[in-house]
Amino acid sequence: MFNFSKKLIDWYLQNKRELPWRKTQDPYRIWLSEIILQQTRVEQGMPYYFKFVEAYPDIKALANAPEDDVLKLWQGLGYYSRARNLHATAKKVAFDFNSEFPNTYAEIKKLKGIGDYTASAIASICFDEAEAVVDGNVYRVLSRVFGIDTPIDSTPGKKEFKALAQQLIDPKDPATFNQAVMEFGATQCKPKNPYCLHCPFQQDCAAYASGKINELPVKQGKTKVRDRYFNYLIVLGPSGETILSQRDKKGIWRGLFEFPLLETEKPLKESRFRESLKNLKLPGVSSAVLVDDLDVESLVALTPEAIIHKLSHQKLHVHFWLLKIKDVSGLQTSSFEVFETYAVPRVIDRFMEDFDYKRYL
DNA sequence: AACACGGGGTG
DNA sequence: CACCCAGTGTT
Repeated sequence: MFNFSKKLIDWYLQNKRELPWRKTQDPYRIWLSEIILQQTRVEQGMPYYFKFVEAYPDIKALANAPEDDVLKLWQGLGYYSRARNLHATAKKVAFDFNSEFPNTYAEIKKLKGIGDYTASAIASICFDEAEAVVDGNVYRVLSRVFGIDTPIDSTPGKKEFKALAQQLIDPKDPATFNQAVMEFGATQCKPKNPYCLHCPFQQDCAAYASGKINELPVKQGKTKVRDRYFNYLIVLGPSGETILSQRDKKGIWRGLFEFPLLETEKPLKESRFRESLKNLKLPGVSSAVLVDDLDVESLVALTPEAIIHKLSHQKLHVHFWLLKIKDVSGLQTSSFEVFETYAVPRVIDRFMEDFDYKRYL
């Protein structure tokens, strides 16, 4: 058997990118970077890493921030439970552990938002613990080089790849080994058009030998996408007041803010919109208020064509409506200026970029 | 074991 | 359009 670890680390030392979190072993910064990079490309996550380090230089600063501020800084990055768990774990470490980040794989993995991958990354990079990381890159590299076609999203597959990585890891330098596999997968052994022609493993690679580079890794999962129809109602009072709500319970965008939402099973014809509003409840000061009870001045369709917003497993058809009313008494309103300081879904943020409520006053 | 959870890049 | 990205938590 060829020396996988040595070849890999040699390649890494020659080809690695300079990344901001590669200059430190500070657990706070490594942890922060790893959470940001979950299911997120380096280029997409980088600006957020800089924003967070600047706003919250240490874990105490993060722990003492209001959750809404953390969400606002996370806005646009997606998978918002990462931000909520990040904040919860910062409080845990700051207040329960006296700001001392746990220093073993087992203890790190107990923290919210940290699974096998992230615990391994932090333990190896910060504390030199020989725990192998297995992320999408590792699956791809190992499945190809060793010709493994066990589905990576199956339980046996996860066990098999973790065991193999654990067997391959260099116990003398686990941090470099782990980062090397991932870097190799990200920039050399890419999903499409990998650079096989000048690959250090060309002579060793099972998939290259059998012409199965494009068949590996094997994934069985099939994510089905469902259609949803969102109608956002921008209620506008005489002085520029509007109504907001914060998403809670389960589902997408938990914790983010939005306008009152009417969701329907099927696309809603514009001609039928007014009557379908009858049962929509708006947050009132004492109790909920029905749209039907308001003194409506006008109703404007702001988006004749639905805005299509795609998530990994949902396709949203989004319309925005403007409902001008003459009297906001009894309603819970806030200003658009305040709204700007809250975290909102990307689709709303994008809409607000070229929507000026003052035009409608 | 299967599914939910965002948003953006790539071919 | 399908697939993927320095995955985790819930059911």
